[in-house]
Amino acid sequence: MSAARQPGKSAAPLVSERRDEILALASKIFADKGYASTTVREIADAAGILSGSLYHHFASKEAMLDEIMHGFLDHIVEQYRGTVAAGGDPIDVLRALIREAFSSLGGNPAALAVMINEFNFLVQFPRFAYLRDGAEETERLWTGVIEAGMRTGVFRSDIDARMIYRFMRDTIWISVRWYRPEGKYSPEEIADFYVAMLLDGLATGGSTDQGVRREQE
Amino acid sequence: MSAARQPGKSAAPLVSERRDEILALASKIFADKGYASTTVREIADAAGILSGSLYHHFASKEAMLDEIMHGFLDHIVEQYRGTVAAGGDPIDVLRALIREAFSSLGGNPAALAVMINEFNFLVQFPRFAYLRDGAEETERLWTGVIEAGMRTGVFRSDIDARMIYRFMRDTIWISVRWYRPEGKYSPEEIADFYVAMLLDGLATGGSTDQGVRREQE
DNA sequence: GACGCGACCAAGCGCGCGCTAGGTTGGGTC
DNA sequence: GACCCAACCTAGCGCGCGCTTGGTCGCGTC
Repeated sequence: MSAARQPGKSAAPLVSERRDEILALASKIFADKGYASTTVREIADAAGILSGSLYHHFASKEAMLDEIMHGFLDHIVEQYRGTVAAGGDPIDVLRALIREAFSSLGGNPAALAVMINEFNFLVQFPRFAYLRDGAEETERLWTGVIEAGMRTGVFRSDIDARMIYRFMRDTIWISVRWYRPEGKYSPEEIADFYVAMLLDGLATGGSTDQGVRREQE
Repeated sequence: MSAARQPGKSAAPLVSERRDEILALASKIFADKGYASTTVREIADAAGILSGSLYHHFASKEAMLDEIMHGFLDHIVEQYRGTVAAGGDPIDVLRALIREAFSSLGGNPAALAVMINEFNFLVQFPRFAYLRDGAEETERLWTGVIEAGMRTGVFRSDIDARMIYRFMRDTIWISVRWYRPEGKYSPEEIADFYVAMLLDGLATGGSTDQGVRREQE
């Protein structure tokens, strides 16, 4: 029961091209069918091996998911940190954050899809508690930029900053459900459309009421 | 093998209070854990009966899901149809559609959650092909309103109407993942915040560039 | 040419799943 | 009091799941 001394003794070698290949295949299947509906036999089939052979590379099906989530989250949070730390006009910082978020579409859409599809379910398990930490740090970073813009007056301040963040986050990330690489627009173009709509709104004239109406229906 | 003549012979009576009760319980569990991760034993436990007894009310686990989805979709599409048919200023029609969509949060959040969580996976199966029909009709209705507004000039027309629709649809529906009935804002208030942000934008001044910038980064 | 090792195969175990078939109960009806 | 029927129980079947164990193969090293 004591831990083995040999570094390579475990059934899960930590680096390997083949390993990355299998993980990419698993991401795609998890994204398409959902984690629970995916069988290890399907993953093995896609990789051209038998299901048991997967366990040479990974300790469990859950470990594959864990690695996908960790990889995605660590990378994107790191990006957000850098962008916010660089500072600048809140409008420009927010624009940069939005572009980074959308660029996940081009980079690793399968991992992004798995993240948004499975987040709510997984976050309740101790093993995946780090998902909550990452989500909270992201929320702090983005909300901080929005609030900074409210203070300097470039953003309207009659709407809750956290709600604005949620609207943005959801709109951006869930676009992975309809985005197609072969489609009409690139992630960068979609990001610019979104920024344009977010900042200046859909309406053209001053015909709509500024400020939120709070009366009951 | 010939069809039984008696109307109540089938294992699935079509109306029953108990049936509705069980279906509501199933919706909640499906929403929390995902359809695939939910077992019939869990549903039965929640209802205080044994798993086999579920099959007195429903033909299968899939049939429960089917009924939840159909009930939700039929109702909401019917609403959209009526609102669009009533006509009016595109801004007002769009506002009404958005409020109706958000009001699903208060009405049947579990069914809404199941819908957005399972849609992409289920739509590929013949049994759930009607989901695509409902989604397409909804898209036609909403997009039609947006395009009408573009023609009359109340909406900006430099962004693809279908993309605007997608941004809106996903943002509204996925709010079920963070909306809490006991929270700070009601679905109606959230809807008004969203409409305000959507129509007039987040920026206060004329400092941002109107129109979409298309240069590469 | 013996050895180590990463990659995979062969075979199958045990568990929990969706679902089934027949039986029991208790309130309602005539 | 005989009958009906919705609601639920009892008991368990068969399948496919994640995962395990021991073995095979081929390449690189000395």
